[in-house]
Amino acid sequence: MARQAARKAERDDPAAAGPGQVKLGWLGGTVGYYLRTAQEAAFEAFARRANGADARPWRFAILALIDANPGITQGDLAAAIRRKTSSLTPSLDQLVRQGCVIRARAQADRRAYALTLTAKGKASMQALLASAVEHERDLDRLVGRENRADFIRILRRIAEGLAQKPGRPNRGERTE
Amino acid sequence: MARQAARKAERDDPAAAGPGQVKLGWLGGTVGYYLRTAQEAAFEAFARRANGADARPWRFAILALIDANPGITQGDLAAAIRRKTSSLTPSLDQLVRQGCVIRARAQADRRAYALTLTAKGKASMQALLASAVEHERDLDRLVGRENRADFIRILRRIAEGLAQKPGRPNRGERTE
DNA sequence: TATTGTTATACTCTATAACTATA
DNA sequence: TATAGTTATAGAGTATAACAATA
Repeated sequence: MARQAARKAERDDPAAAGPGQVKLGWLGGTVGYYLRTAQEAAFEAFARRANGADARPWRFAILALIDANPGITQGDLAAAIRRKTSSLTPSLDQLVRQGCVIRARAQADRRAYALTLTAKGKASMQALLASAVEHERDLDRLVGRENRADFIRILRRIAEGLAQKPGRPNRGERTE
Repeated sequence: MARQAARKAERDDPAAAGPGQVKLGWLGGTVGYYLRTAQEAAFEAFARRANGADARPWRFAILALIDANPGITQGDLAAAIRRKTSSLTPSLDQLVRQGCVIRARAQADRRAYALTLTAKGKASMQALLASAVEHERDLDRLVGRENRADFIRILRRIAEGLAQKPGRPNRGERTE
């Protein structure tokens, strides 16, 4: 019975063990499939880790990026996490409402907002950072210390190499 | 003007170049951040590649998995892509409606469905496979042939190592 | 005219819970 | 009672388009 319950959980819970007996076929030799499953697993693991702190998807990244770039505009912040500004607005609204972020008109361009963290925002970031550090330690253990730098380098190459090139062709650089 | 438009596109389009001048700070040394951005870039690149074929998120994986495991049940299929069966139902409904997949009651357990591909389903899979092969070639180029096997191995370790262990503690690690 | 950001709106994906049919 | 799968429903997260304010 406990046995059966465990089997059910293993089958039914998508966060569970994984494919098991299922043959992955061509997919199993693929970077794409594992890139996705690894990312999802890592993402969920971080959310579990940060349980208690509010760990919504990009919250930590947003706080960390504002911290690293005080006065950053919403457009630049959106670009850094590859989202539209309109997608960012609700998250920032929440952060402002919570007193974590200050939205001040940029002096140079009064259409733009300059974002900065409040003390509370820094504290919230620190709390998430603690989870993130542990999470990275987990990842390190799995990646292997000696592979870490190479692994990150490859991920960066993928992110940059496959990014949608807006309009312009792929490397000849002539902007037509 | 073309210049300004390009700058706007680069700022506004989340699929564009990337952070640019933005300092990533701690995030920039992190596996997590690049794992996510790389996965998203790869995912979007595949969708672009398969443009024309219906490349909705897991469609190719679903078809490929049914092909590799004829008669697979919906529960096992859901587990392989780490989703709930209820999340899979709409996709399968569509595939059945399109005449790509046959849902037949399993003889062993008449509650379950045994899934198989029709000729049309195989054809649809082949079309997506062509895009997937090209896509993997792109990834190979970025990953580097000599790194590919290690890279996949690491991704697998992450996916398996960080998967939610249902109930039971983490392999002897005290749950504190 | 172009650009920054907001608002309104819609869409996709996923999960939870209640349910049916079978075991 | 337990399990396979469906249905109804709700909630994230994101995008597009129209808009206001500023450049």
